[in-house]
Amino acid sequence: MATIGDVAREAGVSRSTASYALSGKRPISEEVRRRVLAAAEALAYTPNAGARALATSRTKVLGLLARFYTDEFAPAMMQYIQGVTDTARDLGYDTLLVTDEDGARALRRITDSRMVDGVVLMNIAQDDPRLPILRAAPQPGATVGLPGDCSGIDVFDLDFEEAGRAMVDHLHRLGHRELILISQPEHVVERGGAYVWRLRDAALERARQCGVTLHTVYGESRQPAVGRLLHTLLDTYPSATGLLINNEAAAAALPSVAHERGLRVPEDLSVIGRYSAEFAAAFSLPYSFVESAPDRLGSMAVRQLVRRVESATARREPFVVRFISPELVSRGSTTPPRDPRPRTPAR
Amino acid sequence: MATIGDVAREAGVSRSTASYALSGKRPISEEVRRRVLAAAEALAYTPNAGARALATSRTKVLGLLARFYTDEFAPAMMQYIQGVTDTARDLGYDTLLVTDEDGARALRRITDSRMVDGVVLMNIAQDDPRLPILRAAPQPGATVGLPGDCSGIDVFDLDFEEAGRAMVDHLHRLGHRELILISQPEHVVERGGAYVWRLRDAALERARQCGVTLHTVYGESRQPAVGRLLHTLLDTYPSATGLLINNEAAAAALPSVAHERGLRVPEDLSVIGRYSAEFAAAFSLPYSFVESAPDRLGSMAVRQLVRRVESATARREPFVVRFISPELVSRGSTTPPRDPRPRTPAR
DNA sequence: CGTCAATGTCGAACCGGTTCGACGACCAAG
DNA sequence: CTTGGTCGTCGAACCGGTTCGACATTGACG
Repeated sequence: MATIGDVAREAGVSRSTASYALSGKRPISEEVRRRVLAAAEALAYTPNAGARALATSRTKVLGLLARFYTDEFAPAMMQYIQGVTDTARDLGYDTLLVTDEDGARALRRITDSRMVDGVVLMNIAQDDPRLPILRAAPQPGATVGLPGDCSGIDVFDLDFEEAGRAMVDHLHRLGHRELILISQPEHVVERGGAYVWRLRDAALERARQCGVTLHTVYGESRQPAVGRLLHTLLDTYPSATGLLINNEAAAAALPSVAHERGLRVPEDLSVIGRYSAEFAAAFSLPYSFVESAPDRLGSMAVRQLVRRVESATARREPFVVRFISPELVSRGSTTPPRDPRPRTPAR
Repeated sequence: MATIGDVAREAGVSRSTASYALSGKRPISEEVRRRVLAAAEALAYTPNAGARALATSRTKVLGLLARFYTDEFAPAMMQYIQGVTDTARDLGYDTLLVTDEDGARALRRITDSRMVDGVVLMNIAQDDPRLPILRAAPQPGATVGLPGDCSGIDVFDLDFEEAGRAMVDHLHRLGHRELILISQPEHVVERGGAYVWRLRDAALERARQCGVTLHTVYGESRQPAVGRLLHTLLDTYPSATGLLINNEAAAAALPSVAHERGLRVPEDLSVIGRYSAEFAAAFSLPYSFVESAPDRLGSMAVRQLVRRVESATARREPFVVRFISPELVSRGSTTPPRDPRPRTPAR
């Protein structure tokens, strides 16, 4: 494999001149530049990543810490990952995917050894053990997901509170007065998945404000449990006219459950989900939904990270906590309830 | 950040002694070893990955080239990836996930720059443009998936031919004489996804041998197209008594299609799928299936790769093409056909 | 007691880049 | 004809590890 020394010799110049000719960091005569480029081309020269990393303290690699939990739907995860890898590549970075069970130790390993220039954390927990390590690390970090303590990192997430309110508002405006919210499984919450209760609590609060009854329940993540749960819910709250779904597996299971019950959407039940357009397409979900934009979030996190990596001034900017506003995509799965109760003014 | 020089000074020894004390590659007195380890501990010393890579020509990183095609089901992909990352970590390696559209160029980049010690290729095409590059690369490579030309690499795949035969045999033995096989979408084939026709052609051949009629058709990868297709198929071949599914999306869609038609499995239709147990669990698919073992395949590829990376003798061993035998997992979705035609001896 | 081998440590070189400071050549201005 | 600045190039040092060869010390053995 050709080194820069080989290129220099081939071009008849010194190693430093070859380096400058290739990087353009100092003026080099047209003639010499040509010779160096030709030599590099001829020898198929590619700089050694380790050597360059050693010399520049830059690896052009970003770490991506993610876990594939079976109770958080896999296809959704893929989209976050793709958002990160695609954007990283656009900006000239490769992605080190780390899925260790012990995320804190893995994070320490890749940051201490200087394998990466920055780190994106996913599957953020309310009290995430990786965050203290990330704050102490010399590399900048960003998260997709909102932790309890956002200091020292850039945070990107869907505005789940607003999503919860938007769902309730939408159905309230149509005249619904009794709704059901099905969330992620309880152990997602136990693991610290704050987005579950952020959406739920905001929805409850808004429901209270507008005099809407909102039944909330933890869901399941798998068939057939989640299908059974849907049946049970619909049996338990027969007067509920709207269903809010913050649980991909439940959304995916609903069509067949509705079919089994002879339940028409939206005539008998209005439905709003919270998932991505890509997910909706894969499962052909015919429901209006709040877009969760996983690819956009991953992309935003990487862009900010790279800004901080590449610019000393950007590195000193205050940390951001950025929420993307939930966009309600209408697919016609909501309508005024069949037998609307008289509109009572809120409160 | 502490370097090995800092550790050496703290321990009052030379850099080389510190290095040997930490690596154990030369005998070091107990006393000195203790001092060095204590110093390393006190300074939270972690070797710089770039420097180590430069000195040893080893990065302890494996490349994983994968693409997330929307027409090959995402959850299945995740399992391959997890098989790779988990096994790599067990063996002391990190994983560089590369999802570039131009896989050949990406592969050249990571191998030429010596970012990785070895490479696992996924989404293998019959005539895969990445393979010539991999063969020319100084690092060993393995694939999950069978390319047309296996020279110079280690290949791991499910025995799709045997899977096709096993499916046909199983139903033939039960007395079925007319079957339908639904494959992946046609553009998976156009992209060079050989596993599609490997399973199909072997199934056709075996069906011919035992006098079974086998209707084959390319599937769709998404709802609702795939659901419509299933309806059409069942309408078109009303006398078919068995359904073979080599298409995750079709398998996932079948329960609701069956429900819509009032079709009972296995009483009215025997069904065998080809997917992973994990996939079956996520979608609660009640069908017997041929296990595709994505995690095992990823794991095997990595193990072989690491063997070659770490041992000069292993590197000289002949390349392997290893198929894992399809295991038929029974879930009771097959039974003799309702109105069995008289058993005609094969041929 | 002298020789030899084993043991433990050190200095120096090397891996392959980048970058700083110096220097010669050239040209314009004083 | 100097002086000064710019341009283009080079040598050397450095990044942070690993590893080779040399050397001093020690103990065993003839």
